[in-house]
Amino acid sequence: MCPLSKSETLYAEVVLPLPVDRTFTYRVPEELRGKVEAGMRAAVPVVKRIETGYITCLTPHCAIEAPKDLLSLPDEEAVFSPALLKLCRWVADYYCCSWGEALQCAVPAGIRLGTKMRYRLLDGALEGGRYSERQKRIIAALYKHGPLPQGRLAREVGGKTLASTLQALLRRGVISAEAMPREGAHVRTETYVSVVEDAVPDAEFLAAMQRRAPKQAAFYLDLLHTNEAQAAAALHAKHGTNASIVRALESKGLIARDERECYRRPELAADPKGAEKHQLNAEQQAAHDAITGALEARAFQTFLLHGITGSGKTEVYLQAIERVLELGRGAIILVPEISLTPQTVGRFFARFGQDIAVLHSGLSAGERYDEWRRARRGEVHIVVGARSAIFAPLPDVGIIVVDEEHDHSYKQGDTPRYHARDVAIMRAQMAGAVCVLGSATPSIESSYNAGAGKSLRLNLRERATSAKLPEVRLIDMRIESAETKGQIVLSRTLEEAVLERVHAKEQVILLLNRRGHSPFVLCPMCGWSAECDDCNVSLTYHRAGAHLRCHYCGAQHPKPQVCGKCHFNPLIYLGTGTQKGEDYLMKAFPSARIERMDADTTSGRGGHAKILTRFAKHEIDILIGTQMLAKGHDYPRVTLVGVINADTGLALPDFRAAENVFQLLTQVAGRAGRGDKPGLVYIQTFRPKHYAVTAAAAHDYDAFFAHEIAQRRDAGYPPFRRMADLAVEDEDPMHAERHAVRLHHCVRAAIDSLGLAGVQILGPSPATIRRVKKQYRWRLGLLSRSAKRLNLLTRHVR
DNA sequence: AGCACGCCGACT
DNA sequence: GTCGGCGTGCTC
Repeated sequence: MCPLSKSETLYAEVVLPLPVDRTFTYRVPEELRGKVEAGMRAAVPVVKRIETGYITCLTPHCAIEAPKDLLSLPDEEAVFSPALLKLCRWVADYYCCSWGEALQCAVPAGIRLGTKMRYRLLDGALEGGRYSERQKRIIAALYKHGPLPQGRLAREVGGKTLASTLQALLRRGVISAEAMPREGAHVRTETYVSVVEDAVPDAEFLAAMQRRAPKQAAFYLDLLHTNEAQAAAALHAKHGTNASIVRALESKGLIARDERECYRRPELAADPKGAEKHQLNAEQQAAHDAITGALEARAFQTFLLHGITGSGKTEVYLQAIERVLELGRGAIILVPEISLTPQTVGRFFARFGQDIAVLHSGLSAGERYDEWRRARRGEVHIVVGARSAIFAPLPDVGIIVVDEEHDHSYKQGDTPRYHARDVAIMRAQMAGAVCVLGSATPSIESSYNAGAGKSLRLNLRERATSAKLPEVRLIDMRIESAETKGQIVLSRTLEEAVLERVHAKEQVILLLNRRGHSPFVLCPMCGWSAECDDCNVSLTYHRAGAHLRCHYCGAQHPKPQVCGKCHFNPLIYLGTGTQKGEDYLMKAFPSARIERMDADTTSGRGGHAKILTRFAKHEIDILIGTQMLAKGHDYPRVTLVGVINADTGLALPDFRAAENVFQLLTQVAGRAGRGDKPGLVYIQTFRPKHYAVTAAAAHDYDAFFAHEIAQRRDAGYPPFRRMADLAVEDEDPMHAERHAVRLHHCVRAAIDSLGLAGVQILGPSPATIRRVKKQYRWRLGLLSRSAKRLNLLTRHVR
């Protein structure tokens, strides 16, 4: 870097976390000149606010007339390496957002800076003049409590039109606004104490101290004998003292105190299965050799590790990572949602110990910040985390593993709507690293890419232990429910099988992919059904608390006693969720220990782990729950898996519906028979002939893939064409439709003006769920054979 | 995203 | 005549 001469002014190009994809130039003030570098965060003024910007580069040139100054630099060091800046630039281009938005999502949520506006009543404001009711309430609140932040005012007068009311008062000069920087997570420090060498007293003094202040003396002597600085908290714990001892000794000049930075570490439970290195079988060895070959060549390469459930994919990852560490590089391991798979994380922890940082939503803001900083500083070489860990600031990544690569939690729902698997491949390519996509049920896209030579397929067709894949039997519910006339939870066959396992002291997993008690509450008289006021969906009855709940917006209503239209009672509770399933099981198997696992029973911190640990200790006989049960858990005593509703997913209007059902069935079936005893799986289905169901029952991925890929080809869906989904939302239904139509025109015009023949437009059409959280939703789909053209179009339309 | 500017309907 | 609704445009 060439040093700038002192007289030269320095400017920073800054991007902001706003939907504006360009840089802004700020002047670097004198006092920040020695500290500033590209990749740093900076607090910058934007209109009247303060925003966190990201410095993309420094330059002696300035193209605008009156640049503002950078306000401050919240960190000592850059938060983004040039490589991560570049990766986020790609994310912004590919997923159609600004560079600033992409960078914003790459730093841990807790550290984001913000501005809090604080409002103050100005002197003389109470002179005459008319104020609206809302204005009067704001003035009254400010008069009573002094300056208040916006959040507090919102509570005082209701948030609906707060902003405009405040603007009106600001214009009239009644109140003033000031921007308060709001710091996110910060560095934690710990007090250390040490003996002041020059002031060590003689024996006589110490003897006197032992008589008069025995606790101080013990504390001091301990410190004197260890002969190095100690954490005060540890000494307090040992001696039963508190901070007053430190103050007393400090005032006598005997000890000195200093603050040292420390890390908040999340607790990790090592899984003993991970501790020892396993001998690889032939297939694992072949996969290992292929991966290490690429690692040693330091060449970018993507592998699709297609291994059946229980085939030992994790051991392949572990040994590949060992090699990466030997080569002096780092590793990122993505897992779908860490709280669901504590076992996987536990195995990494057992093998690599303190060389790991974990990053996921279950951590506190402080923990996440500290884990992220340990990675950034190169203090760890391995990062294990959920989706956003793909942006982990490891200096030199040699391998990126995407475990369960088919999982949908890798796709982010809001801006930037990135897919962590695709970002992983791009990051690996930029870093000259290896990317390993692992799954028992690879996504159609990944399988197709392997077939097309974009990645290398590695197969693990056998379970690593002697265990065999379970036998899967289909139960035709059309016959079963005709016999029993009406809705049933368990068919007789499945019920008998469960009973058998309970008697044999074996464990059972039952999948019922719907939470709550009953998904419909109906009036048998007039056909009325309970629906959400704000969403176009039926309300689900929840037994706990006896209320109806909307699964889209979370609204709750008390359980209705009579029909909302004709006041008839009783109402009927149609359909089966996990709560009804649990009730049924408790009646049917009164001696069994039954537990339910769904979003409602696992809400607290470590909620999943609690239930899974008890299941592992066999304190639970039957576990019933939603798809979170299907994730990569390994419980050898599970010999029976039952799928209560296999095909509700097949009815969804989504071109990936069959794929999703096949994946779910295969994954949950894989929970059975992992120990010595063979496993058995029953799938209750109304569509026993559907290829997603039959292929899952036969453990035949290839058959499923062949069928599905043919359908995709015929319909022109991905991976044969690329797809982009444009969404329009508005509270007003007419508005929403009008905007959707306008968007359609806009896209049409763009296609014509850019000469993008061959881009097909689907819609506009109302979204499947026409209204969510008061918003009417419309969709516009774009399909194109060329990803580049599609990208050009979406960027232009934006 | 916020927030100001600017242009049209309902009230003192 | 003004207050205040929301469409349009800009942010160094």
